[in-house]
Amino acid sequence: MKLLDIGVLSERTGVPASALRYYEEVGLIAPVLRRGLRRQYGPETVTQLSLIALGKAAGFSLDEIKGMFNANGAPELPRSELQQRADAIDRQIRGLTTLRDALRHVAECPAENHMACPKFQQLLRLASAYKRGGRHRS
Amino acid sequence: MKLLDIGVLSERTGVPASALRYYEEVGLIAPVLRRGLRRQYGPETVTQLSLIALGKAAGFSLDEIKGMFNANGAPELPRSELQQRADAIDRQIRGLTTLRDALRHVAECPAENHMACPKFQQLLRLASAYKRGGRHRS
DNA sequence: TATTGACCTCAAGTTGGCTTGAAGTGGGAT
DNA sequence: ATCCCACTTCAAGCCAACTTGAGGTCAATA
Repeated sequence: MKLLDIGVLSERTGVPASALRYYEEVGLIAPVLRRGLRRQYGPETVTQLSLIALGKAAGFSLDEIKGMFNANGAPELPRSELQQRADAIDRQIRGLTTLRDALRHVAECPAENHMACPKFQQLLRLASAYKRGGRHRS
Repeated sequence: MKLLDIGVLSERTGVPASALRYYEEVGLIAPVLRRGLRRQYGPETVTQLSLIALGKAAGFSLDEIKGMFNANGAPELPRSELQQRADAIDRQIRGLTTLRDALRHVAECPAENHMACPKFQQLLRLASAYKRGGRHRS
């Protein structure tokens, strides 16, 4: 039975031990047991942390991530809610695609004033159309 | 010449006036002039704010966004740097795609233990493969 | 001319997500 | 048996990105 000390888990995932303790405090992960005072983690925690990293990169708060997959990888939310979050991510992907294209454009277009460039204008219309894939605090 | 009062700009973009002043403080936007003490914004600020919203949704800090398009829509960074940021966004899009699929999976899969489900395992391998599209504080 | 109300500044407060520091604990190699 | 050192707790501190509040300005309407 291969259990991981917090230091090993930290090194293996790149997440600082202090952050791991914090994640536990907010209910995102949990050690399978304690040896003395020391937390012993199961190997599945490594994959949980990948998911958490992904959720963070997507701009979700730790609380929201908790709703998607809790300490067992099972969601705390109803299916419909999860589908809505998936849809929100889809919208965000479209927004990011526009942003990426806009960025590549300003990197390549020789025009000195991008605001005047027709291609950029086109991208801006898409940007405005995007309007809030809006996950945020509240 | 159609200038916008901060209240109008705020209402039109959904960004609170306090946030607009803050954006100015950090150098993201600027009024074209002041009438008395009051800021008067040009209409292009509306599109700038769309771009800013997009960048925020992508997880960029205000400082990073400033590097992409400054108050004139022109970048403060060299092309190569912008291309790298575009590439980072591409990686993030792939990560988000995986997250979305994982989410849809847990919403649909009847298995009680997702960690055991082969399809989920497959998604997790992708999640681990993603490993840091890593934009973050310094 | 007086009042209104949207604007202004500046300082302080808030929230999320951690990090840092001080002081203590305990498993395992010597 | 002792020492080390990675671990522990708990409180406080920190940063970004704003928000809130107190007190002030001023253009336009009544």
